[in-house]
Amino acid sequence: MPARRPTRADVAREAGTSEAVVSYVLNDGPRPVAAATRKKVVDAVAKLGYRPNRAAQALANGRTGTYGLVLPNITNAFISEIAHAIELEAFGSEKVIIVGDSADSHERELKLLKSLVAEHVDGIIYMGVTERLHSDFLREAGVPAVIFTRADSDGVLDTVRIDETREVFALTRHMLWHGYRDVGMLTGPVNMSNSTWRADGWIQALGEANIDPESQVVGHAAYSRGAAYDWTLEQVKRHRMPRALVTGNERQAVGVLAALNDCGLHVPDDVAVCALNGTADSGYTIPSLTSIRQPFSEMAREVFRLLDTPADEPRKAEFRGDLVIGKSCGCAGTLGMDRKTLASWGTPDPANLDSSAGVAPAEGAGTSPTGA
Amino acid sequence: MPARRPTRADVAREAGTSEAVVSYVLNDGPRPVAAATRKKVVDAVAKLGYRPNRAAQALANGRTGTYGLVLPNITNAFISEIAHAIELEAFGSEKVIIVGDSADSHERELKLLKSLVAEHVDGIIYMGVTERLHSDFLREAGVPAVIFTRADSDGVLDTVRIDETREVFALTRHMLWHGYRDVGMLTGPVNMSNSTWRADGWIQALGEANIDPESQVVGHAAYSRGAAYDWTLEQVKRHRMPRALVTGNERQAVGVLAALNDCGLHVPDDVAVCALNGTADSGYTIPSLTSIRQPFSEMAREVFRLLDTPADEPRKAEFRGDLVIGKSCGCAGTLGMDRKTLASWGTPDPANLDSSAGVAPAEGAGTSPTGA
DNA sequence: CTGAAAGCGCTTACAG
DNA sequence: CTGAAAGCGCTTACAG
Repeated sequence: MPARRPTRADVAREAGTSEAVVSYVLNDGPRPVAAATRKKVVDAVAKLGYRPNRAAQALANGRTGTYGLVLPNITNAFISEIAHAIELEAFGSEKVIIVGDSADSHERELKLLKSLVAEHVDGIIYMGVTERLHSDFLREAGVPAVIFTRADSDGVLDTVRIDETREVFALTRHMLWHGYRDVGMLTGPVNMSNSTWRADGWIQALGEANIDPESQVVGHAAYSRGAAYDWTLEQVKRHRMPRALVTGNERQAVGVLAALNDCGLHVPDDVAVCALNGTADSGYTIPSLTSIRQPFSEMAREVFRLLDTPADEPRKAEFRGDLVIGKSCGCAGTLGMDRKTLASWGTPDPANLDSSAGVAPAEGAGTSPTGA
Repeated sequence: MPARRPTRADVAREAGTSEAVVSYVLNDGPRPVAAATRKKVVDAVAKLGYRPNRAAQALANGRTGTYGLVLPNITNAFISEIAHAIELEAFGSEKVIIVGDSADSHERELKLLKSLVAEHVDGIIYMGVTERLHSDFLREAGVPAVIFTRADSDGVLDTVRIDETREVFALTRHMLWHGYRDVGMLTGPVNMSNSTWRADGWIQALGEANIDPESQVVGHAAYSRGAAYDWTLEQVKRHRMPRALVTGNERQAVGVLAALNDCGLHVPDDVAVCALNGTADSGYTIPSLTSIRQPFSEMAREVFRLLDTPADEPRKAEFRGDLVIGKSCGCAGTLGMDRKTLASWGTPDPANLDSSAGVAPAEGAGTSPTGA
């Protein structure tokens, strides 16, 4: 029996009260309700299996309880982990997430944004395909929006992110701690500012170790496996592959590992590798990948806090990444984490989603294994 | 100026017509509108940047234009590729997707389903955490729903999937074509029916080649990297690793590759590997992975066709997988695809999302490279 | 503490 | 071809 779904009127009839009282009970206000009346309503709701029509609620009170999540491409592991964290956080507070996958298209992204505005979402979580964000559009639309894991070049929207320079600095420091003196960097395309920010961290760490960055290899390539693969092949062919390499993201690292393997080079013995923005996949690369991970669960919590408490001035929430040790950097034995630990690192247990903060492993800060 | 968003009344005023006419123009019906009037409305809409409030539309006509997508865990590459395909297909027809990530929890899954029903979605695309689906709940709720890439044990809902037995048969046949006579299978947990269905394909292929399945290795493990890793370690330790191995999914294959590497074994020279349900990630494993891929784009199209044309009897749409050749099976040179081709295989170009069908590479069906 | 009533922004018969 | 009006299922002042 595909019976019509019960409405508030049905509940009122069943409970023998008015429709207003049903709302007062369900919303816990704005008027008080006698305990006895409340019980009648609660029972009627249970009996009929009533759930308020969200479209009607949205129309009546202006809030939809729905949020938009716009991402460049959900098939990227880094990005699907973001979607996962946002989903988990939203679920806890009865929020609904509409996901928009831009499929790496800047104009598609704008269409998605427009559609979300028409949908009257309560907020938008936005990770752009490129650095050119549609901030003005969002600003004018008047929707609360926060930029996730990226900077807002226009400086008009809230951002939740890490300090990429600082994190690459920590990552490079770890490579130097291993004793490598020939540490190169593969960062993003020359025309992107975050390529520069990431390279800056590497430069600072080299500087601290009295190594001239000018004497080291710096590469620029798209943040993709394919581009990093090509770049690596080229470096090997020209005998320009450094002893250790810091990459701009996990996808680049995966491309580097594949290329080195195809060239018959061994990681970490011939070339040590590490990356910014690792994911659970880092646990099962060959060898497992040392990387900086972002604390997505906590960041997701902050996102909704910002979205639900609009402010006049754009706010910038900054988080610290965590260095998660695999074998690709040269760490081994007890220092490097085993594959399963690495893969599940930071993953909240769905059983208790409230206390989901992962424990950061200590950064091996003792003496260097290779001297120096 | 966070100006109030324009409503239909604003458009009517601006165009100098009634509100009804505005709707007639926007919806292309149900009443005809004179060309001149139409133009005035269209201009007013453009000038004000008007977009209908979807909550109001949903309340008035009963349809939300919103669909729910419930998935076990979006961080799994196979699953994020599904989400991607569904997103692309929905975008083309102005549909909005609410994503629910069950985070591998069966009860969380039910809560998500309930929330989608309250949301009055026009349809639900459902991939369960386990084989026990909440089909009865969906049936009673009266929401159109289709089970994606899985069977419906209760047989009451539409399904869109591949024939797993048939696909593993093709995959195993490819391994036999290579000349391997010692071909094992790692499938899912013993208590899952799809573990059996997958193993059946392997059994049939061996039978066709006059090899007794009883004489070969069959393993059961969770469809995860970690479980497959452990299983492989155990097999190697007990000197029970077969010359060639067919795995139940890509995650298992990744775990197998990692374990073999950690044991100092080489793929494909020591052990050849292939998997059902590969993804773009197969292009960058070490070595690249030979796998069967599912035609998600076409399957997504069928999903919406079913959702939008409800029927009394449950329908079963079945698709063919595609064998995509990497190096892990032993194919090399021109037979094995290069990493980038493998990774981008079947990926629709966002520029022309309408004609997005990938071209299936021919299955190398000639004579075997190793004789036999 | 309870209820009759206006209003949210649309769709769509129905009358002109 | 055009428009006044009822109704979708809620929220929330306002009056009792």
